[in-house]
Amino acid sequence: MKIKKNSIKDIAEANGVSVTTVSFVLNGKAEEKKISKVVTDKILKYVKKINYRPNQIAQSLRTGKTNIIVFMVEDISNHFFAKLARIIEDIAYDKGYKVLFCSNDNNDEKSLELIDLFKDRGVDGFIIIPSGGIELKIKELISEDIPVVLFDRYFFNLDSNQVVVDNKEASYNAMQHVIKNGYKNIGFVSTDVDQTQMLDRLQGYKNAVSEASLEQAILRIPLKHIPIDDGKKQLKNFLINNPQLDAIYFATNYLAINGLMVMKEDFPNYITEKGIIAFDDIDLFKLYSPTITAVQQPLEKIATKLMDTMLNLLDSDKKSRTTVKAILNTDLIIRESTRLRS
Amino acid sequence: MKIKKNSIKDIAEANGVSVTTVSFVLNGKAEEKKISKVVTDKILKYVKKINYRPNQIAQSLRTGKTNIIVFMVEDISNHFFAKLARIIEDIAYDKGYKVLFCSNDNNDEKSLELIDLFKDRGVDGFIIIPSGGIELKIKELISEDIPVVLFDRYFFNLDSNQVVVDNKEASYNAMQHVIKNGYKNIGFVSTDVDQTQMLDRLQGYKNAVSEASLEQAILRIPLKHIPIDDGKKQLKNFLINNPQLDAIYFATNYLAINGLMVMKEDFPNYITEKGIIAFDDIDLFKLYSPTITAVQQPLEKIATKLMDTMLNLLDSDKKSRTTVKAILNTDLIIRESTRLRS
DNA sequence: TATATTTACTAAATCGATTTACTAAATAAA
DNA sequence: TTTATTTAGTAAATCGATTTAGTAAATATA
Repeated sequence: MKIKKNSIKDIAEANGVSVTTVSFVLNGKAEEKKISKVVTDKILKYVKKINYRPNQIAQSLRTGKTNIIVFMVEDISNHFFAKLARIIEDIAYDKGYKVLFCSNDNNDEKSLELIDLFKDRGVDGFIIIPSGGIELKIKELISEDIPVVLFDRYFFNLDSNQVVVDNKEASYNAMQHVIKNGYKNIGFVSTDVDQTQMLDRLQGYKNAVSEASLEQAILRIPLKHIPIDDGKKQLKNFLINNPQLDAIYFATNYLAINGLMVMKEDFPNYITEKGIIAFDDIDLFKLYSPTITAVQQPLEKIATKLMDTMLNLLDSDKKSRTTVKAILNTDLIIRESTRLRS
Repeated sequence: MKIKKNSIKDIAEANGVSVTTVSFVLNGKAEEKKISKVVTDKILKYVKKINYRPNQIAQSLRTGKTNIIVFMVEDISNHFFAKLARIIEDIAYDKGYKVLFCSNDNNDEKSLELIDLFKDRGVDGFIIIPSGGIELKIKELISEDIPVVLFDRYFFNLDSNQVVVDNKEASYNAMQHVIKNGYKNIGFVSTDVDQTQMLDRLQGYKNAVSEASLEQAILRIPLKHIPIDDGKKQLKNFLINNPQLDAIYFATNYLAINGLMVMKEDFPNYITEKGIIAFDDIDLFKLYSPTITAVQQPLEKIATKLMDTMLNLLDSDKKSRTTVKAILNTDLIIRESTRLRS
């Protein structure tokens, strides 16, 4: 069994016509280009018979389109991103696009390298969770008319397409709920990341807490310490040094997992005695005892909006584009971990 | 600011040389091809100045290499696959390869379509969790000398490169542990999938249970019912109809999550009174109360072996290839959910 | 001095498609 | 009957690289 090439040239030769003719037929331009029905049918039949499939690379080189979209997140193995990825993937394939997923670890160098890599590959568009220092590269993409949609966070001074949730509002509402349920000393555990999503979550916390004339207690764990022992140690110290706390608000799901581990190991009573609330809902929170109150991001809505925006960019002509700034609402899923305090 | 093309041709023109010369220099063949040091340096300097990056599509078309590997799993949002994806991604980028992730939902049609799609794109290799009915397509890939590595499961009658864990042994050991700890009526909850990984897990269960002269109780939930209410209902009936059970073994992590939900809702005492064990370890099992015993697949090892095998295939010449069949060992992580019974 | 070899490069083919700009023959209009 | 238009196609350029098969000039060898 030898490997057939099955190029458009082979089809042309086998049918005694030119490659031009074959190309016109294959691209549905037979009528427009006045190719006779007889020839058209002959070619189509032959093409079906040999199961011809055009070489996408050649097609991309010629047309400048690859039908590939890049979906760049912090870490594709994180539940939130993995779920989003799956929905994005389904929508994209449905519309004839493939998706290249990649993780940037919220690291500028890696982000820049990846973006350049994919530019060289001629991808059609980027959906990106930007790390903090790549504003210029995003600007560059935009100025080159390459479709970009940011999500989860954005840059204050950059007019870009973006899809985010209302983090400040979400945080504020979550804290309102906690306060209403009688908690008086709420700690906020976050990362050292200074990007919009984190700043907004912090601001929402601050606003609610100061509005209720309560004290603030804030811990920021460096991102790179989180999945390791350092992260646990810092939280442990925070809990020890702030015995007044009667509730903890974790600003991400992995911070919450980190927190639950610390509690399980070193503060066995904490989980039942204190209020616990997290940003980003995961299965664990629904199954834990007590079940854990969480801010749920609307995965379907985010993914749909992202792809909507992207697909619009992809088929609008470059001039007529207007930037999209979507702010989606979250849901607070109230569970046992913040049940009413006496 | 206009968009520069920066093709090899532009470089040639700007430096008064031919594209051939530029290409030789860029590909490190300057010496071999007797290009003078003066010209070489001039070109290299210019290339650096304009930050030239070759068009990968043109390169792919000419060389037949895309430096893209496909990683196809059941569902990229599943924890096990997402974690693997992340490790694979890191290794691949390190070696100059990009990874296209995709989900086949363990569905033959989707698998076939995706494989053809990527073949048209000229990807360099496939790492695949095959759905049950795509043996012929895999055969086709192999006969076309396209590198393929199967994992998690394989086909009995196909001599393919494959990386799997020893499911039978893992299951057998897990059951031995449970039995040793005094459980006498162990139920096995699995899916309706008839592929090697599931059959082996079942066989390991059967072997251990019959060796100990215990009764079997097996539930197979259709895959498509699992994340929805149907799946819960079936498990619920199974538990009701088998009141003799004192332990449950879930054959996948999502079956275990499904199970924990059912228990939480309808059998509140189950989780503390019965033995629980699952295949595939996840954070949840470490944090749950009680913590849950699980078979842990060696993610790093699997990913490393997969990429090792793939990279070897990619740079060996086609004749000298021998098929790799790796069988990796799992670890049984013993936790509270199977603690010694009186 | 005549020939062989080496140096330093280049023209053109190629990968597999798309697309523009043609042409010869058939038909329609004047 | 002559000219204009339509029909049914094709040759060749192009996308941006790589690579084979050269060549002219300089140098080495006989």
